[in-house]
Amino acid sequence: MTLAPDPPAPETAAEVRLGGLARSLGFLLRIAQVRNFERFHARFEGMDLRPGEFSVLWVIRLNPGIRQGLLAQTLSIKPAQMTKVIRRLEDQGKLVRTIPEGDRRSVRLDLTGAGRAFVEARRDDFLGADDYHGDDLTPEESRELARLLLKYSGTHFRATE
Amino acid sequence: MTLAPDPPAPETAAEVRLGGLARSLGFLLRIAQVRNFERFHARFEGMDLRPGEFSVLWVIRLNPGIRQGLLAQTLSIKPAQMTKVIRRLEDQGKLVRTIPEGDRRSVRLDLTGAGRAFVEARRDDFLGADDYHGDDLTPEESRELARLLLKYSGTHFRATE
DNA sequence: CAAAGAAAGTTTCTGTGTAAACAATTTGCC
DNA sequence: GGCAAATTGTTTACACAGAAACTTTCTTTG
Repeated sequence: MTLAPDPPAPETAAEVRLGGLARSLGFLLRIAQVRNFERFHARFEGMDLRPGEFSVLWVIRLNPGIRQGLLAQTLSIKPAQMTKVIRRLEDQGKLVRTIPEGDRRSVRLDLTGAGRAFVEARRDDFLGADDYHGDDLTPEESRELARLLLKYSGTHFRATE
Repeated sequence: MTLAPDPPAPETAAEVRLGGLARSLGFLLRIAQVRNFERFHARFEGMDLRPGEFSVLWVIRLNPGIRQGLLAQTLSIKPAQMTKVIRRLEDQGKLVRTIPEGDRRSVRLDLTGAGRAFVEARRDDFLGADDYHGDDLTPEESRELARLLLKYSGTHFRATE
């Protein structure tokens, strides 16, 4: 009895076998996010901006006075990390932290004028139809992808106004 | 003329407004990957296994003798990081590095018997139908999500045998 | 009202991942 | 053949993200 011979070692990307991995959602999510980061950096090269920062400013703008912990929970950012992000944005003068009288453990967040201007100036770059994605998806596919990602995440977000 | 009053600050997750962010693929990809990590850790709690390691072993098993750089390119892992992962797996006795005669800059990778057994033992946990995802997607939705993620990534993988 | 426990952030420590410089080898080209 | 340039992988330095312990404030309860 003879064993099946090994296939020849692949020499180019097109020859590599992935088997079931090519259908693994965990793997595909990672690949997709790597691509997204590449596009993000290509687009926002010079601007002093990190991936998470815009989201933070955006949500504060839409929810003035939100507590820091609720913001962290909403964006799936760990509290320890949120502390650093907020401190940095405060140092930049984009937001203000307020300790409310009612509960002096918590922190309320509001944008400054500069913060609002910053968000407004980059709004279309992030969220506009002509965004930085540069993918090949049709608008219908893009919506469907968003729907499936939400369902996969098992997260509910407030119906958008 | 009066300005529109600010909405009340949200106090619970259901009250937070996200606006267009809830449709941003970059944001949704991040959320989905965080959930995926949570499920991964919940499932592989005790086992000594990191997210990227199984994929590396799996691809070497399907492509014996693959060069390290081609493996890195395939999995979108940076060469510097790949060096660490490979060294660790070599120390664990799961794979062997070979410097070929033809090109002594490169490294060829093959699994040991222990490496093959390791992959075989965890294969179904990773790639089986009853995998660790625990999401609410139907099989059709899961396939469609995989298709859209691939298209979003703009990556071609070899047709799976 | 005092003490115990819970809640909200912060700080510290550790690991993972990326980027940039480096060493070794091979290829291309006079 | 020999030097310049490109390729392959490694090392080093650093930024980012997570876990756990800590501080302060609030709530509960005997």
